[in-house]
Amino acid sequence: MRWSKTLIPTLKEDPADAEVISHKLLVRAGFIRQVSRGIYDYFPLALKVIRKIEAIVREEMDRAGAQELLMPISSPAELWQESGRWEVYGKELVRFKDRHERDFCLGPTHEEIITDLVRRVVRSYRELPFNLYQIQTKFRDEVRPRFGLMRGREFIMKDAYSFHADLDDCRREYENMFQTYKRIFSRLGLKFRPVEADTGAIGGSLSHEFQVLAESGEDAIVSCNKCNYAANVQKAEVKAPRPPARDIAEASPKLEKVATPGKKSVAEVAEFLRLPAAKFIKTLVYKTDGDELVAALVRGDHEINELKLQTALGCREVALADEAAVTTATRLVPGYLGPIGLKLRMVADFSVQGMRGAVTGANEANAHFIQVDQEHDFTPSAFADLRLAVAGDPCPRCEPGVLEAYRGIEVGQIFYLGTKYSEALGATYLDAEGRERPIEMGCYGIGISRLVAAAIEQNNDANGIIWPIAIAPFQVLLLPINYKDKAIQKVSDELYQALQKRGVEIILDDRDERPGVKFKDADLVGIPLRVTVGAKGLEKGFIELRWRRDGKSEEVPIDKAADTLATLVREATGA
RNA sequence: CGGGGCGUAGCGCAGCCUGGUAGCGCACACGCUUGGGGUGCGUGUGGUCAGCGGUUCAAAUCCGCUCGCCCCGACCA
Repeated sequence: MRWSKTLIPTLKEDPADAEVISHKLLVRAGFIRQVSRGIYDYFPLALKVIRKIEAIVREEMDRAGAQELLMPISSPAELWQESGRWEVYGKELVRFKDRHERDFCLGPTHEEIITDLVRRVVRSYRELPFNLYQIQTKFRDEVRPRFGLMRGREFIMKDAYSFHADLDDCRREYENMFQTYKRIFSRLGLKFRPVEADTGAIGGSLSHEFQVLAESGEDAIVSCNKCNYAANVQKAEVKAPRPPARDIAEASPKLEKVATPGKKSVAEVAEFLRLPAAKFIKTLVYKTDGDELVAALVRGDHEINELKLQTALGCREVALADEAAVTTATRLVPGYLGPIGLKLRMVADFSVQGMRGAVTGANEANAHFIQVDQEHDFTPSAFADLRLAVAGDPCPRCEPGVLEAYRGIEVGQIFYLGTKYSEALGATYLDAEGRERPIEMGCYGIGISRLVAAAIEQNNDANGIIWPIAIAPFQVLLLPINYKDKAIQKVSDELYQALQKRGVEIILDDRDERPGVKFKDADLVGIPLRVTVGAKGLEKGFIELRWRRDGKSEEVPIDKAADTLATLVREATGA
């Protein structure tokens, strides 16, 4: 490819609307432009990267025994009504009517469509199992799209769905996909980590996310420094601590009420009373999907994990109650709430169990209790794991291990789905005994376009992108210092053709630009290997070869250049 | 949806407070110059000042409404 014939609109300055590095660089280096919020044009270079990622994903999915198909991007409301998600999904699901006033939506994911497909085709256990996947544009009307390709509304995704006669076989495929995903992300050249994940709105009971490690990641993850336990903090378990031992003979200091005028938050009261946050018990009032108000108690220095609270309460949804609801129920504004004398169902985090000398709200304005003794002063209806895991927590799986915290970009997730969709849509098969049974399902996603951003978040420097060679738009950039110079042009053109003949993916910067401009663009666009052809080198019969990643360079005789480069590329791509 | 910010040439920005001929840098075109890290000089092209409405002799500037975009929060396979 010739640079002069390729649309690569590079920019000298960062775009004003970009925040994260991958977004800035993708726009600056001429890969993408925004069309509307969360919706982008993919320019030729970006499409090349996407195609390369897709190719690796296809190869590995096919190798794992999955089959590619393609489903429609729009689907009729009826399928979504059958699964119940037409109501549940909310505004994220973009809906529209056709000319006959029939309801449709754009697919944010395809469980319904594929389950419908399968129920119309599969009759017998003999036809199972199989795994179907597609690579396709999805649309989700995200509340807040952001960070360029990291969280778009329209994005490219590989989604796979597997179908099985029984749970064991589904588990086998889950493991198969787990290993496949590890191969895929390794081949892409990314540092990643599989972590245990919450199953979210999609349902199911077993799930892993594949997280590309990056500071700018939206997800917080923790992992053990001793064993291989790793989890999204949404999911990460916190080991129940042993309640502190106590001397029965020892008399409890007496509960005491103190004035805390105007001090509401833990931080404010802690400063006012000169006590550490860990001595506090936070009382948070939540509203359940059953419209019940419930109090959740966690230690002052901990954050509540609403998913765990849901599990502990056995409900599908919880939301912090608004002030009005709290006031109506307790005659108080939040800030002075406490468990003592509170007339609500209370659940407490394990860490609250047996706390002594604690501080809580006094359930009256401008006052708190100190010297609270949990065992003596109040009894929650249950103790449970309610808080977010943090760095430093003991590992829930091994003894000496301690959790460390990272940030990650979720680029893949695998789920065991069970029979949620097959039962809702009636996707069944006849087993060997002739009994009708719902099909067991798994589902496996990879965010293709998000991977483009994730790769850059992990591979960049002050000058621009540094593509892993496996997904670089080109493997080699040929940079003639002055393409108008006949001698330079001749050597460049011959090398260009020789490399193409050897199967090297190459772009020739044949523009009539100053060398500085070309070097800057070369760094910005991030092609792994740069070959410079200039008058100085030609005099000695050499070209210069330079790696984008570490800046290491060497001089290569012109007549050996094509073979040397082809070999280097082959080695670097592991081919 | 709540809070904050922004919208002026292709890009990045000033001008707005205090109303009076729309500016700067980059990019672009042309000429000369230069040719191993965004050359230098000169000449030039390009603007419904987001849109609609209002105030005024006069609006990029003041007021109202609408739209778009960004950030934080709530939310999220």
